[in-house]
Amino acid sequence: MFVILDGWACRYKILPSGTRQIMAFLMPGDACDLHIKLLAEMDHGIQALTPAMVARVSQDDMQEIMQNHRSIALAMYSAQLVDEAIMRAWIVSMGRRSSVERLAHLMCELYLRGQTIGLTQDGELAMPLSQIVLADALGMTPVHINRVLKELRLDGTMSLTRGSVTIMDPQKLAQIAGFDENYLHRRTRHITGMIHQAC
Amino acid sequence: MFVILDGWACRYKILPSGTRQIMAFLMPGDACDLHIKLLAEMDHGIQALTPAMVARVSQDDMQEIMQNHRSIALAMYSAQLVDEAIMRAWIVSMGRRSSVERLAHLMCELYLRGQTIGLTQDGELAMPLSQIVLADALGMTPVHINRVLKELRLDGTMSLTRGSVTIMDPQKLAQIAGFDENYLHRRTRHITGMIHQAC
DNA sequence: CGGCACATTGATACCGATCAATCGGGGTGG
DNA sequence: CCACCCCGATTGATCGGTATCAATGTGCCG
Repeated sequence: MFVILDGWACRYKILPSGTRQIMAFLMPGDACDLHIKLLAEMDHGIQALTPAMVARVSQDDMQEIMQNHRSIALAMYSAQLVDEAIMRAWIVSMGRRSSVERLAHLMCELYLRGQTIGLTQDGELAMPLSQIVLADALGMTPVHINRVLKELRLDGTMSLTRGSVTIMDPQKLAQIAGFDENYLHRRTRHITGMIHQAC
Repeated sequence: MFVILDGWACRYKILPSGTRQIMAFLMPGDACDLHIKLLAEMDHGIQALTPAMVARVSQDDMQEIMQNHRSIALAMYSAQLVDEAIMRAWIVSMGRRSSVERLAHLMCELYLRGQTIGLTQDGELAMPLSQIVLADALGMTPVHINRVLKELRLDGTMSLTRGSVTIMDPQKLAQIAGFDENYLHRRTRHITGMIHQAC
């Protein structure tokens, strides 16, 4: 089992046509492949999106931890449940939200996740994702991502630059996205951020 | 925790606009809400799509089972992993597949899942889903679902009637969908069905 | 300085949504 | 028992959002 200590990664799948779909973003603190040993083989790939530092936990250690450290085990189970909730939110986005709404929703998600691990400052999130990567995550073309970003920038909602996003109007962003942070089940309520207030 | 014994259900979410997105289908044998007690509140709804019979397992019993019956616990964990893999496949479908491919892929998934629990016979799956429900699962409109179904029926791939689907050309269906059954991690390989062979 | 990857913008095509109307079947009330 | 009604299925016409194709700009790194 792996834990990301620094940097970003993603789960993805390449289709026969050559297009890529990203199914999840992994940020520092996220774990991959809990219980994966139960399954015969991996049905998708994991790829670093930046230079990354990763901790590896052996199966034996993992087994020992899950059996003898109840609180850690519970934490990992709930992290897993949150990951699932995030996937469900992605399905909702891809199925029923327009491109602007989808992008806004993803930014809300990443901003809040980034906030709980200290990647944000004054409405700015350190997010090293290219427009191409965003396109592959949202099921759109890079060209269209660019146009949507321009739209959001011009109406003063948010702006993306190489390496970071700045949320100019969190309330408007959350409203565009129809964002309800409930599904992230954040326990660290003492960190009260801008979007949090906006909701 | 609940287990579906008979009938179909789904996980879904309703958006502010009133549209519904279905995020998963639950068939006999599927369990919901493993570990759900860890989270404060549910972020989505579960709804029966047919009259259904459901078994309820109390938290105490569940705790006892997970601690003292290792093989059952492992089975539940891998079922959970398969559910996650299915969600990832849905994300790929919604992001990168056309409407025909999406529908074909869902039918492949449901056919194989139905096959392992004995819902199929001679290329026919007992599937009590209306076109409206399919539309809400695939992020399309009922009207368009209808047109896609017509297309698949006319070219001799599959045909849907009230209550069941008939796969006329499994190989073609799998090819349209770009279907790779690997992600379902089916262990019951002794049941070798038509699609299975086609892949 | 040259090359390469990403970002940006414009023109056009097409898939699927939307609006609208009709049909069909099963359940219900008179 | 029949008429009505309502929901789902079907089909047609049109609209709009996003993809596609193409070209240019821009910044970084070798």
